[in-house]
Amino acid sequence: MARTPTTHDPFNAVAEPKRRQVLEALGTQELSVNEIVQKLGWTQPMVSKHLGVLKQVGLVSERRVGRQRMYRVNAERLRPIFDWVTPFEQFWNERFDRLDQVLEDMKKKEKQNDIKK
Amino acid sequence: MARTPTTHDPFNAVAEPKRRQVLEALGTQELSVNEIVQKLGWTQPMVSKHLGVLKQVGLVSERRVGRQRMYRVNAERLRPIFDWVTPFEQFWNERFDRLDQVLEDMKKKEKQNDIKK
DNA sequence: TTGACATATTCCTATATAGGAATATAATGT
DNA sequence: ACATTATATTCCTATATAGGAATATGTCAA
Repeated sequence: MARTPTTHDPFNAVAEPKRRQVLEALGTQELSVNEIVQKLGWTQPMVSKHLGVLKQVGLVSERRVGRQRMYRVNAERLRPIFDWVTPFEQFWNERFDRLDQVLEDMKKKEKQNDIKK
Repeated sequence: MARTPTTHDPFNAVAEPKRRQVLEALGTQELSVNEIVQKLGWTQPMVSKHLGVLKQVGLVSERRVGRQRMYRVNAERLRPIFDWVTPFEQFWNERFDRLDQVLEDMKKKEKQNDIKK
């Protein structure tokens, strides 16, 4: 069996770094293909292909204006990724909490040393 | 050119749904391969292979205890994903803010109607 | 040493890319 | 109708899978 297709879900679509760059380039704006081409400095077919994948997964929406196609991010489709990864944030935050604890303990000991002196 | 290797970064490693399941199965616990096998109901080689990829990317750590190998999640390695996707949260939150605004406006108008009646 | 247990690795194959080059489609203005 | 602009699609190829089956490696216990 082969790998899960890139068009299967946001996780796979976004695994490709260039596809993440496209989403970053778009941000909150609505951009035409050519604007993205200029912004990223890639070939036009390359941009169009990546947009095609992103569109299939629903990560971007397209609006036709004359001969241009305006693309914008469909951020809600990133939510599954956000929701999946967020619980793990707790893990490294816990470490920070412990670190804070350690730092506070150090301060207390310093004060005690000061008193002793 | 082919697709970015699954072992290249956390994004690609986690694109595979089964690999996410392994991380979920582990959670905060430290589990042996067999415990994961039982928990997920997969074949042992399948679990070992996915663990192998996760280990290469640094998403899990391994500790040898007798003939067992205890695996645990290395959550910090998920941070790039968290950091990348989090800014986009703002997008759907903004929408909620707007929705809240709309809902408040509706309430105000309802009150005005009540007064008129 | 031998057997049993725990885990990793190898071999196999169908499949899906990503990128480059060339070309097709579509809309506009004249 | 035609040239031009904007974008999508097709054709090509090297490459990396994921899963199944079989097997190898490593460790303990008697």
